Amino acid sequence: MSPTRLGPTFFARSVHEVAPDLIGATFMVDGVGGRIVEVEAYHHTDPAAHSFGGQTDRNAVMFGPPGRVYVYRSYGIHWCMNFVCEPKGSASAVLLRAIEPIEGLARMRRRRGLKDERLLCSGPGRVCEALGVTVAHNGARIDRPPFALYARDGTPNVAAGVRIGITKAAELPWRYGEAGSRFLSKPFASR
DNA sequence: TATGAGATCAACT
DNA sequence: GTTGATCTCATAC
Repeated sequence: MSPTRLGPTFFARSVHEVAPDLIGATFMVDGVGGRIVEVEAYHHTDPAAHSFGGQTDRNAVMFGPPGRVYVYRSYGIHWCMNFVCEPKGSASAVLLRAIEPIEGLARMRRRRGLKDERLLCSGPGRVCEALGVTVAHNGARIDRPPFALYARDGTPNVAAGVRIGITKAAELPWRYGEAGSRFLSKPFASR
């Protein structure tokens, strides 16, 4: 049987429902990808969100319909990708931070210039490099080629923690991931 | 293992 | 002119 394909309906909910639900889902770009193990939620009322200060040329996609891809340049070097959530105009999104590489390992290694499977996609900039995502994909639909997103099978152990690399609203526990995965950009604090 | 600098661009002050 | 949703490499313990 074929797995459920996720599209705009899945994303037309609160980022805080979508983000944990994405853990364990399978994300593919042109046949290359794997299992999502780490994301972060950015809500439009959140000072750390790009949309917090209102719409600009860069963040315009965040203000559009859910189920689209928002790509931006980070630190002048890397690309980072988000999935737009909630009804159009709410300008909230989920940042894709890490996946467990499953399909297209050879292409990921070539793009990244690395052998270590663990470092291929363990961070937002790394994911984009490994999957070949650039600003050319900004605004694209998640449910149309080259993208494909499939609902998870089973129930992963989802952990939450504080987000990484931000200074505003740094205390909000809006980072979600699969507890214990080897492919996280950083482990979750255990209790 | 841990810390620090450099790369490089767009938004913002 | 400064900062940032980052990553890599170099140098120091």
